[in-house]
Amino acid sequence: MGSNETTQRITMTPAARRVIEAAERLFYERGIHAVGVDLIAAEAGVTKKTLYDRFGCKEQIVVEYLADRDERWRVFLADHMNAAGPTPAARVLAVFDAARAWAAQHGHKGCSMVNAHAEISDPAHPAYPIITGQKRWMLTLFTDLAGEIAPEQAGRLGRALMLLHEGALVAEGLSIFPDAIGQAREQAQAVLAAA
Amino acid sequence: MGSNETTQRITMTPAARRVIEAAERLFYERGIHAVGVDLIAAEAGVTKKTLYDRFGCKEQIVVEYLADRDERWRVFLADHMNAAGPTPAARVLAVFDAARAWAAQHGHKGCSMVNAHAEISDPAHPAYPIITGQKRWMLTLFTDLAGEIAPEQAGRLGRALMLLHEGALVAEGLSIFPDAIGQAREQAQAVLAAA
DNA sequence: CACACAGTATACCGATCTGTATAGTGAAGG
DNA sequence: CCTTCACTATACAGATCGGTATACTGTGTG
Repeated sequence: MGSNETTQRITMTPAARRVIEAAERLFYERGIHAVGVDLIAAEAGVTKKTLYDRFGCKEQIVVEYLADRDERWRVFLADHMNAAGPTPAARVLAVFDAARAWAAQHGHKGCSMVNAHAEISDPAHPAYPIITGQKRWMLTLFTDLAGEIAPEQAGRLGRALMLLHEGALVAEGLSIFPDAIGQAREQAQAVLAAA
Repeated sequence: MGSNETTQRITMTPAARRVIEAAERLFYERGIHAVGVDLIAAEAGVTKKTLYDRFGCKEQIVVEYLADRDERWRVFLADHMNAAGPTPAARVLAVFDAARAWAAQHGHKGCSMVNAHAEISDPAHPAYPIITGQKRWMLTLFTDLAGEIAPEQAGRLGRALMLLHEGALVAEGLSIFPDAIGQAREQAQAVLAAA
């Protein structure tokens, strides 16, 4: 649950966890191609031998990095939505609140999926379905919530919320204006009120 | 006009132009760090000596790549906006039409500025002001147009249009749903109508 | 006890990376 | 005529890349 079923995963030993944690920090901050496996191993306090015993290749570290982020984001989001109660409008706004809290915790460099996509050209890359899978999942989430508010406009409303959300992550990452996610939340509220 | 004034530019000889053209294609498709200067030189039909005589270092190629894209986008956008006439609402919609036409011409991998930002960690990087400069310029454009429609809401409307626009580029790049830019255009129309 | 297994430490491989050096060509311009 | 300059061709340097090899340690379990 959370990660794509067709994606191959690895055994999560303690050393493997430290590798993922180091990779998440480094990949997100500096980019995937800019970070070498030697650095990841050093930052994780793990030898390259161990790293390759667990992951096999760098590509797999990227896969685990994205799958782990995706998984943690969905748990994080579920917590925020549950705390917001059953009202669909409140749950929509909770998504934006979750995004803001997530950015505060994990850094303001935009969406790791979008950033990874910028560096991955091949659609056959094993990380590809994780990236597109998360985005499609988010669209479904928005569309389902929109359907509880205005069933006959679910598609249009869901896509509008998705556009605002993605735009907010980019604007927040590039610091185009202050509190971009909060601004998007306001706009989402207006869109729902109009429907 | 178009590019940042503080950014250092190079002499555009024919060989330099071919380098930029090759770099634009390769950087956008595969990412900046994934593309080496040897490949750029080969694709441009230029020796590495010439490449380094013109640009000095790879970083400068990145700068010219982004500055050139920015410049060409602004011209492209100006053409579309002028063709749309003087009505501010029509000019706003023309931005989305221009974005759609641009994507059709240049490929659907999202915004090159956003993608470049994913690979550039250091804010002191010479390409940084080009990236943020373009986004701030776009926000000003939207805000100014919004000011002609509803002066007292210019800020909020401008930011809303910006969010929709950035979201559209991401959604288009990741193919989350068909014609994301067109959907954003519709949403922009609704936002303007409500104001 | 023996064995599997997660781990350390270190050295190495071939490829590729950014960037430089050397030598020479062809054309424009005072 | 001779300098300047944009360019080709090729070879190379030093670093770093992803990935492998060898040898060993500690620990828990059948």
